Amino acid sequence: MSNAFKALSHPTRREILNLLKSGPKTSGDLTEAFQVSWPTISNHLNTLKDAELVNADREGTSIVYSLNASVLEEVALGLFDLIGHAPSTQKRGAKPS
Amino acid sequence: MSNAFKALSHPTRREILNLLKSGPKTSGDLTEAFQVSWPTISNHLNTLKDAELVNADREGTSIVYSLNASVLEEVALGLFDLIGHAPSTQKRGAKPS
DNA sequence: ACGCTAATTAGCATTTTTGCAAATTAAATT
DNA sequence: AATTTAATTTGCAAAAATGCTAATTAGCGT
Repeated sequence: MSNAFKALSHPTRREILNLLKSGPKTSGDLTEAFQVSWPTISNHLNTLKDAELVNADREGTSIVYSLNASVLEEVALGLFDLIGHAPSTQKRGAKPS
Repeated sequence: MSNAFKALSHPTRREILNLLKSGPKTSGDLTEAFQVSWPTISNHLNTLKDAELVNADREGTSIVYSLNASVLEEVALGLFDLIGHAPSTQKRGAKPS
């Protein structure tokens, strides 16, 4: 979790997360949305994966990337904690244990 | 707001924010908590100030740094937006308009 | 096994960030 | 005005991040 902020610090990586908001995508799909090379996007995806901000799942010949909501939520909650008012201790959408 | 994540990407800067959680502090106070030089802390504070994550107020011979809750909250809400469920549209503690 | 498509990894140059020591500024006090 | 305390700014070297091209890996269908 500790490099989540480092992963979030690059505009392209934040934009990737925004694009994944509308659903899982391959690195090829994502590359089309940017003016940088495919390997560069691949590296950014790797950084996001290391930070566990996205999941990577192979589907046949493709690798599909999707948001990892739980880590994103942890990071957001950490920021709320800093200012002393987390939105809610109970995570929305969490299954009751 | 766009370089807030960049500012948050360094561990020392995040720790500074954590220390400011317990109240405003001077760069001298903060320097004691780290193994780096005073100028280095001063630079980190400057980065945090540029990102508007902290406020800097001179009080006589000292400059007192404090958290800027509103920008921290914006950043946290931006992350929640990414995963499709902001904690609450109504900010806690906000005066009714 | 071969080629094709999808994608990553390697190697490298460029840029940015980090962090120090030394110099400088600012306010308060003598 | 000189001194002291608090802190920043400057200049520079070392480390890390970025992004490219070229090379490589992985799965799938001949």
